Amino acid sequence: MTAAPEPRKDGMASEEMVWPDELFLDLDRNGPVPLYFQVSSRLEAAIRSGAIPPGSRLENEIAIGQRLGLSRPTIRRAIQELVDKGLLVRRRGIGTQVIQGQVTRQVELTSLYDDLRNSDKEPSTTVIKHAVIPATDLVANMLGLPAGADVLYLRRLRSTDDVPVAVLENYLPPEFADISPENLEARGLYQILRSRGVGIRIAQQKIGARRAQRDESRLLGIDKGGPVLTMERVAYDNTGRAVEFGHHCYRPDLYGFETTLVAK
Amino acid sequence: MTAAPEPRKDGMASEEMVWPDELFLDLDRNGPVPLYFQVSSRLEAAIRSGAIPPGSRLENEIAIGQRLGLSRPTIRRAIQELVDKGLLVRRRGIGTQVIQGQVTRQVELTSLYDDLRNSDKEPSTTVIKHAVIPATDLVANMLGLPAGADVLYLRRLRSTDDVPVAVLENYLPPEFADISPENLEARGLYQILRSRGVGIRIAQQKIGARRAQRDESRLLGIDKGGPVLTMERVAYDNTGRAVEFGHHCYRPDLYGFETTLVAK
DNA sequence: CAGTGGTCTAGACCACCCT
DNA sequence: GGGTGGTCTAGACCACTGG
Repeated sequence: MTAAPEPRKDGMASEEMVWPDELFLDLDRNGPVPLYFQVSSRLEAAIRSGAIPPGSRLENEIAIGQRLGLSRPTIRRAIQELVDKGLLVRRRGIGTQVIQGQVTRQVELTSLYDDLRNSDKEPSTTVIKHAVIPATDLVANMLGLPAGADVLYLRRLRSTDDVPVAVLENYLPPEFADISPENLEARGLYQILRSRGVGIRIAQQKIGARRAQRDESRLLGIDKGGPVLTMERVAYDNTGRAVEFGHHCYRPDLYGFETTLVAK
Repeated sequence: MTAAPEPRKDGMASEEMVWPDELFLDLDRNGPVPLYFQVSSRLEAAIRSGAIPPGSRLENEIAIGQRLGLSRPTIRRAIQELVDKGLLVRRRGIGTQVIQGQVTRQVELTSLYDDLRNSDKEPSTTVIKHAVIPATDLVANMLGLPAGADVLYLRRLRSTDDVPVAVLENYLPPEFADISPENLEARGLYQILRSRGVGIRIAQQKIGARRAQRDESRLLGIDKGGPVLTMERVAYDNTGRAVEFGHHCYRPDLYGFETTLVAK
């Protein structure tokens, strides 16, 4: 780390046009990685490391293209990726600037398991219940199955470093009934689905809060009737077919949801 | 409404290629609205109305372009908009399909005030506190101001149809100290900022839960120590300067957060 | 005025999927 | 092999911003 990129106190954007000397000279034109992605990921790394400081302006798109030997649309797409991530801001007639203020990670479409792994925790799972049951009307509707159809019901306790963090309840179509409890204790659910060729592409979530119910307070080690953070999710695969419905509750002192919103 | 677009029970995607007869013949090439946006919004309306049923396949991009007299990149961008919204799914070598399963609204970068207005409620606001105070270290850090700098502190109670929904606490840079309580009771905060030429472009949010504190339970009309849903937000303007920091708590039985996540 | 991003075009080649 | 989306190019015109 060099000098800390402290925010300016005068409200003006700094306009130095800094470019980390030739950090973009190893583009692979033949490999499978798209050029716009190679550019955007190198650019993102330079911003997150502070090599391109907050508030600084980028060169215009054509100039960057000439510098890298790429066309303007390719550069434009690379920049757009970072605008969507909230790292850059574009203004017509002005230029492109690095955002001021600390940058954080985006909430991606990942499972809790992956979230925890990525934050240096060691997640573990206990399968509390694993059974094929007839779907309630709610579950059947969410999964697009006929009422009363068989579904796989899972109830799991997710912990990090042996501290319980969440109670996870899931419902899956019956074709997944052969997913074993042992498998579920070793890997995340989305990881298992992916290895079976089922890629999750879209999910709809609702986040809320309520009192801990029934045995949730005991499982999570919190006060009886204490607050829990809840998340309900329906996940769809490539074809838009509903693959998983779940409602989960989290210990609010150990887990929360972070998002970056970018206005269109 | 025609026949209800009920989900298929056999797990196969329907592949009829339906096109609402010539719904795209009134493109305005000279107006200020981009062509890709005209296409995507008409397409979105057709999908949400059921005119293009769930699971149906679209024509390929070039054919659509010829039909509308537009180039492939323009069509591609229109389709991409709807993919990002979670309405369409694209697969290489296969085609583009309408998602199966009910579609809901996206969480946009809007204020609670706008959210409530859009859902047919009548929001009202009571300003509980309106004062210029020295910033705590946390607030100064979030807003990028020197420690102890003056900030405008707001505490508001937001209700719909006279039922309290949320307690909102905000901190703004001192240049906004002239925003009057009367103004705040008539309009949303983001609306006021916009009318002063301050457009919010990026916000970072953290969502969590905890027990109601102090007088929050009284203000919200819930049990003492009952659960509340919390949201903390830092909002940045065009230039990436922090414009607003707030932490809010919501009655969990009256409000929640919905999101659609799309994997990249 | 010159410079910037926003949009649009008309091609091209490739990787992937199905049959 | 034929069709699809994924990527890339080399131009063009426009709207907006600043001095």
